[in-house]
Amino acid sequence: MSDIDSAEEVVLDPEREAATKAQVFAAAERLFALNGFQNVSVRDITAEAGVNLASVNYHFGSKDALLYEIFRRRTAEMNRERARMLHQAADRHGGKPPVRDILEALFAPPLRWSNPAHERRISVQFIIRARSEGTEAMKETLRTDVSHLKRFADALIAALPHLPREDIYWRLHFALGMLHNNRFAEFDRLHVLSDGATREADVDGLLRRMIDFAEAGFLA
Amino acid sequence: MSDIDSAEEVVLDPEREAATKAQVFAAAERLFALNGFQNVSVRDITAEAGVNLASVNYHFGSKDALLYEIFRRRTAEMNRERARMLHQAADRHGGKPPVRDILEALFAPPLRWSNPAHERRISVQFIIRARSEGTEAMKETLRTDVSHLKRFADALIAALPHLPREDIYWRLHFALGMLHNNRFAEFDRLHVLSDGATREADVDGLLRRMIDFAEAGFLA
DNA sequence: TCCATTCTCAAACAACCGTTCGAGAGCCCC
DNA sequence: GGGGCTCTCGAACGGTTGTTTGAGAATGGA
Repeated sequence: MSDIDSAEEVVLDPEREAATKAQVFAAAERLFALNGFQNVSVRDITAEAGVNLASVNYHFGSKDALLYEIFRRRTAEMNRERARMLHQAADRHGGKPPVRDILEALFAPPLRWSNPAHERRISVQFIIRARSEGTEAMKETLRTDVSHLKRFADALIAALPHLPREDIYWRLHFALGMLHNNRFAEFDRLHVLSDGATREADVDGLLRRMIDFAEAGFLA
Repeated sequence: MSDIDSAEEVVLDPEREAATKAQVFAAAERLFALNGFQNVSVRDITAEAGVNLASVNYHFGSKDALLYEIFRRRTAEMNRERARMLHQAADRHGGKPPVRDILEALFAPPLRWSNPAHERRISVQFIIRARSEGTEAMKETLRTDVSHLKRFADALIAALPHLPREDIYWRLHFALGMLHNNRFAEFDRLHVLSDGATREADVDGLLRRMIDFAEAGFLA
């Protein structure tokens, strides 16, 4: 093939085979995060990615399998980052971090990644959507794969030895509720409610507010 | 038409005209609450209600209009009950109820209605779903119609005069997050996490736990 | 009794969905 | 240079979706 032809139309380079799959993955994550799972068709994804319609089924098997692969990869990354911060907090405090540091390890990764300037902003939106709109397979995973949450529950039990375990689990549930409710629509409501007095959410300020509230709840 | 024929097949009584609309409404609410908004077709609804397929469009205009009417009626009922409890709390405390009573007025109606024995259990599930899976029209309503929340914000401002209003709004946002996260799937996760040690949720115990946690957060 | 209104019903419509198929292009290795 | 493998592409398939249509039954008032 001559140079002239290759200049007119993109030819397949060695990376292209993997490139198509990666482009489908990225386009799907972006569209799902923005418009919801049910409102995005396979045709939307392939059009956005600039690839053929059959690519989704060829590379991922099915639309649901593609959704699940995005979900699994992104939640794994999030859990890894949380575990890393919890581990660092344990190192700082001789293996027994206080409630405040545990909550920071739980809240900070999703909040920091939600920053408009952060590249993983889309991934956080995707994960949030998966919690409510996800396939039954996703919800089943969220329901039964709690090993990563167990680390946080154990750390809280060590930090609050006087508190019954049942209380710890419930309060962890409440803290996660505070976090998962942070959608964009809810921020708008807050803005309307305060007649515009509430600033646009800077994530570090929000993180501090959430930790303050949840810490008091755990120490009650 | 003879008596024999009318015994074989149900004839139209005077109430029947309204009955069809009510049956569609009830069947739609039940199916949407159980299976999600996108996973229920008009055919599912009319089959469950035992009416003709065209009934939905005839009585409600469209599927989305039916959804929105259920949403509007149920949220209005919920808001009314919350306002009633807040009003009662104000009467008990000379017009200035403490944080604890305000939180109870906010949490108790949806929690009590979630009780398996309560007839409005389905309605609560529907409302919860509307918050995440709802039409854009529903979310717009949730976003802009905050008049009912303003009553609670004002009561909290009166109860916590030393706290900046911006903090009040944020902490109200957190408290609502705790509440809205109470889905059935999340309860399952809690159960798995605690190795079955956590009892089945009795709503009064859960209500007390939530108020304890949120009250401490507000008083922090 | 007759007309107008309201409602039900079976059938069809057009659009969109996820998935599959067969042909063919490009590539590597023998 | 030829066979095998991977991947892309346009086209089509079967199914489901929300909505519309036109005819007919039942009802209430004149």
